Amino acid sequence: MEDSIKIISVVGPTASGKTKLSVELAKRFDGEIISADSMQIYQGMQIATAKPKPDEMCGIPHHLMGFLPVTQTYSVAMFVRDASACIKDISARNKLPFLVGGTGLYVDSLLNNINFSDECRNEKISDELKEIYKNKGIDTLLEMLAEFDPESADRLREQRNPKRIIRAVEFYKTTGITITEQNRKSKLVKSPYMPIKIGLNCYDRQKLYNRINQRVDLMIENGLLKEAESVLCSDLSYTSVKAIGYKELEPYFNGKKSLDECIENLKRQTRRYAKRQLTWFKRDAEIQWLYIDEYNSFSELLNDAVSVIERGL
RNA sequence: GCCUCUGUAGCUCAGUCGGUAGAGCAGGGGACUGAAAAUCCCCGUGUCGAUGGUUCGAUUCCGUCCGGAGGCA
Repeated sequence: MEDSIKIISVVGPTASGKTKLSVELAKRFDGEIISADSMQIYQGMQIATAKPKPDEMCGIPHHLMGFLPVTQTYSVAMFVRDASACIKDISARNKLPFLVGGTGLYVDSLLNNINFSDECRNEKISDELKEIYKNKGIDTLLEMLAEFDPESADRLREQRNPKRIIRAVEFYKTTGITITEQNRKSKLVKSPYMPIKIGLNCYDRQKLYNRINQRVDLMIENGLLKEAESVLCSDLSYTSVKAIGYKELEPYFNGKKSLDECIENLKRQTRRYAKRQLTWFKRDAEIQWLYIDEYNSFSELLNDAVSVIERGL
């Protein structure tokens, strides 16, 4: 516990104001920001990912943001590796690391020090399993899994989520150990971090949705269409294609749907995303929630966030 | 003014040969260990436009009225 590393995490759904809050907090506490966002990592995805502009960063260093070409894939494992290195570096310079972002899996994997073993992806096997899924269905995959890992087969049977089942089989076929065993092993090393977790939320869901809708309109005003045109014609990796904000506009560029329809869909996808983010973060009892619609001004919100941190430090 | 069609969930619409109703979308809840802005699971009561009549019983049939759409003069 003596040498555990203090780290502030700021999480919450998209459009809840994480960026602004974290920059102000970093100013007060002499911090640097590490983005925990699976899409802000990419170059050229500025507007759709709501990446802060240089003037919004107010001189606070932002790490893991816009460093990867959209042709490259990325993963939690790489994030944990990269973010750990950032934290080490920031702490060594006696600055306070702020982990800020909406990708719950990234945040939790890092803070819980999940250990991802090397050499465990095998796209060839994964593709073969996808074929089996397509041709023979999900039950065949579940039977395969049950042969060597009945525990995870039982766990995965109910939801019938093909992606997870394929991954579980792929993992075993690649490494010779079951995903159940790997998950157990991944948690053996105690986390070196002592996080203070701040979550942003909105009592009134509709208000959050209004913010999302408005922000999408603003993105369009700020040139999202132009950005989308250039992003859509690049050779996107299978991680970067998933970004919300470009694929939703494709039917407009193809002339298949009107711009308004596409924008409505983009808003809806973003709202759903926000809801999923909240579902993820809500189960973490350590998060201290601040409700943005409870404050009359940003400075009141900031003050509360500051005192949450002061109490924890 | 006359004729026809139409009024059912927040929206678009099914349906009930008379026994008070169900899909899609929207929305809500949940799961989550290498693609996570991903992937997946669960959730449908609403004066069936209003009002009279027929009937044991009407959202359903009939009359009238009020919305909406179209057609004819």
